[in-house]
Amino acid sequence: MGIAERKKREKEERRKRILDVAKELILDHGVTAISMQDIADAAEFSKATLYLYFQSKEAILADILGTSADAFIAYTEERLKSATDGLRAIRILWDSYLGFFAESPDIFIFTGIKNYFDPGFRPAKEDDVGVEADRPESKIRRLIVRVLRRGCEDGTLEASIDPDKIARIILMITTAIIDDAARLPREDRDAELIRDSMQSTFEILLRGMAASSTERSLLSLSPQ
Amino acid sequence: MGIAERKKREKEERRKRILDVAKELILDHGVTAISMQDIADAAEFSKATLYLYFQSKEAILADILGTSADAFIAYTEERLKSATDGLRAIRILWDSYLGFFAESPDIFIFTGIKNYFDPGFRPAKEDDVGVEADRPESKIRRLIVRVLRRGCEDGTLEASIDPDKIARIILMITTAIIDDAARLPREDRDAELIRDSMQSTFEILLRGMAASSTERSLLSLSPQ
Amino acid sequence: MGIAERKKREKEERRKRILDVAKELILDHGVTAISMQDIADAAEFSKATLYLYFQSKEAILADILGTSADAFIAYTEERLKSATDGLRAIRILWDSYLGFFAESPDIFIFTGIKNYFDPGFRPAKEDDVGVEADRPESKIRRLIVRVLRRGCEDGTLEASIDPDKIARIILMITTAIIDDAARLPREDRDAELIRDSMQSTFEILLRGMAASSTERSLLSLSPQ
Amino acid sequence: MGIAERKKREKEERRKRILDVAKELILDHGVTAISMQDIADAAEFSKATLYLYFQSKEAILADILGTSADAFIAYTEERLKSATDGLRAIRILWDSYLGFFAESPDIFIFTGIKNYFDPGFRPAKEDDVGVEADRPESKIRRLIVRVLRRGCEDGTLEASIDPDKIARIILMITTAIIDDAARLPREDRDAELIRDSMQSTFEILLRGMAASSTERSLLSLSPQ
DNA sequence: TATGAATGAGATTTCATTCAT
DNA sequence: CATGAATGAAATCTCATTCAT
Repeated sequence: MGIAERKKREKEERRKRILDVAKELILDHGVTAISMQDIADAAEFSKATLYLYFQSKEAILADILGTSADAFIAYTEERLKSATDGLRAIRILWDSYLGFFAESPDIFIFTGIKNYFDPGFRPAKEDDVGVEADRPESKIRRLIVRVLRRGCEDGTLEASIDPDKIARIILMITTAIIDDAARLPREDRDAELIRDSMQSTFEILLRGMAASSTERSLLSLSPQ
Repeated sequence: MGIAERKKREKEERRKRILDVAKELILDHGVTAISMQDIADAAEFSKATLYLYFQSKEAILADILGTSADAFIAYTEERLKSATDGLRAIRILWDSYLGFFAESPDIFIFTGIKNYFDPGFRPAKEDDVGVEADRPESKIRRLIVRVLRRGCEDGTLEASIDPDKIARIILMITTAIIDDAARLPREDRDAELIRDSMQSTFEILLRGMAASSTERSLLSLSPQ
Repeated sequence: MGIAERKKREKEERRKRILDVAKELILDHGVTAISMQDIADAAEFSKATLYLYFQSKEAILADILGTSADAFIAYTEERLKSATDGLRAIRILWDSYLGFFAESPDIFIFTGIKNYFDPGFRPAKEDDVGVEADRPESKIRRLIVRVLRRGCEDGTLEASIDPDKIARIILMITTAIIDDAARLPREDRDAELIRDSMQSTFEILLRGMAASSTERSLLSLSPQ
Repeated sequence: MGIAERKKREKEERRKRILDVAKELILDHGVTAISMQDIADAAEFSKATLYLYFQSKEAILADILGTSADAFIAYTEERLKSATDGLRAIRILWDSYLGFFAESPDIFIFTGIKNYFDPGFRPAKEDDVGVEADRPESKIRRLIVRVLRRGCEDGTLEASIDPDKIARIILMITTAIIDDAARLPREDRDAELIRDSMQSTFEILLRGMAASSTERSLLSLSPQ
């Protein structure tokens, strides 16, 4: 079945090519500015061909969104293995944001697409990005819930914290930070500045959530 | 002349009618979903008539945005008069967000329109919403800077806080909170839930920014 | 009846004011670029008021066109009185073009409006600018016919010339010269250059139409 | 591959179809009267399809203008090869106008479109019809300059003639002749009459520009 | 599998003209 | 006499999506 194998592989490659050029285009021009034509041109396919690989423009974006989120989750899960308590887990979460951002600019895509999908409620076509539970944000949110829960349980976080509620908030804020940066044209994005802004925010949140007994040194994030 | 007066008043009323229906439509369907046709239909005017009152679609949105922001600023400034120190000023700021939100759902419009104007970098037409300094967000940001500066000076806030930097972050976060709620279809917005979510966020931020000497009771916001 | 008189006079003055500002606007921005709104603004009337004095936009333009033409005709007729033969009459005609142009830039309006009315045939609303015989161009053409006929009769022009046919051609050419200059924005019109170009053209035409016996000195036009 | 060939050819044919119906419509109703909708209807395409073949309405007009001019230039250049001196070259130029007009009524389109592009000064978008040097009129003007220069050099034209200046004038006049005819509704255009009018004009110009020594028989154009 | 071709539906904006007051 | 207000009709252009080949 070598032939079928190869065909499948090649198909997958073409699919990926589409996703890659789309990602690149979004990173360069922003999600609202690109059309199927643009993607087709960049991928060196015809517009019609795009529809052989994806059902719609939204499907392409949803895929990119999901892939980015999964990558971030995998990256973070890996690092979380070394966490010894809940507070340290949160620090690792922050570190992961900073680190992932440093290593992969993909993250900028995240909010752009999310905003595109959800630009303020619209006549919701229920299945847009898939069911609630599978939505990229949900996956990330569940990761954050786990981290918070751990902190609440081992007492390293403020007792008053409700993991579910706060996880939503954290997701919202981190998304906003990225969104904020992502609104700049690519060439204007100053990695150092963004990192700095992220870190300041995370430190405030860290201090705001840590149990009051927490040792001071654990309340600031080291410059990477 | 009473007659000229009346004409002027009526004209103002029609202008307001346009703004009101536009606001209502945005609140119901989101900013991207509405067209000049929609506004015209709802206002029971012809499309052409809209252009008698506003130069362009963007002008309508900008007006709504600016008005909302100004109302919020006025509301907050008034309340800030009673602040006795920087920390209490911040608490009043949070209270103002909560109170303004409770009194006027207009606030949901804010981010929707802001995102519309600034949907991720684009070839910026410099004068879109007016010059930097006059932009609604800028005005609010300057208000926040003032509050923070006061707290830094009187020692009620963490020494490490940089008012300008943190003001940006706060604006970003508060905007995100509203944005987050605004993304829900109108009928799904549960005022209580949103309020609760806002308050939790503000409390984390408050704790994160307050000087460590701060008395515990000042670190939580009273349910309104 | 002093009152009625005065009213009539005032009405006439307002009418003239409209024509004057319209003329000025056309001279500045070109006929296609101006709207009833522009005229109304400049005249400090409302758009509706314009319709009290003129039936339509076209009526305003037609009036301007007619007035300009009449002024030119009067100017030329006056000077033609001193012509001693047909050839000299033509020279005076040319001189009049040059002189009228020098004295009154109104002439630039002529073709702009004519082109507006007649931008290449359209579903002709027969009465647009009035009946054939009263049309400004017709009046000018008849003047030219008279001049040519005189030249043909006294033998100072080529015998082969058919006054009616050639009058049409001359009108066409002179119109074209003006049109050509009128296409430039007002501030770019170099009176000297235009005059020069007009003169060169007229000299060719003069030489082309004069009887071959004509004395050389009569074949060039003196620089004014 | 024959298949690619065919596709290309068909595409070219459809493009031509659009140009042809546009030309036809312009010839029938004048350039200002037609809209993209009209062209689409006549070509039996949707409006959107037109934009697959041309970037804008202006692009369609520019193409027609350019093609017409190029055809005229080619036609004239070919015939100019047989010119033995400058005066005869000019006669050939006149003949070409007459002949081209007789063979192809397309020429009527020329001025209509030119006026559309240049309807009395406006804020010139520099690249409207292409750069100065490439503009259809410029090409024709350069052709005329060449012809005149030859006549000046071999003494068959009046010594006083300045080729550049006079070329502009000639272009202006010839354009005016065509323009004049083109303003008539198509069905009123009497080819014989127009030809006659053209010829009379050219004869005057010829006599006006020829050196005085020129033999009389060279000063009239034979009826074709 | 790939694509060239086509399109429906919609967006914003402009302007001469009318009419009640 | 003057006008504020309103509008119908049009114009250009864009884009995701479909379908026959």
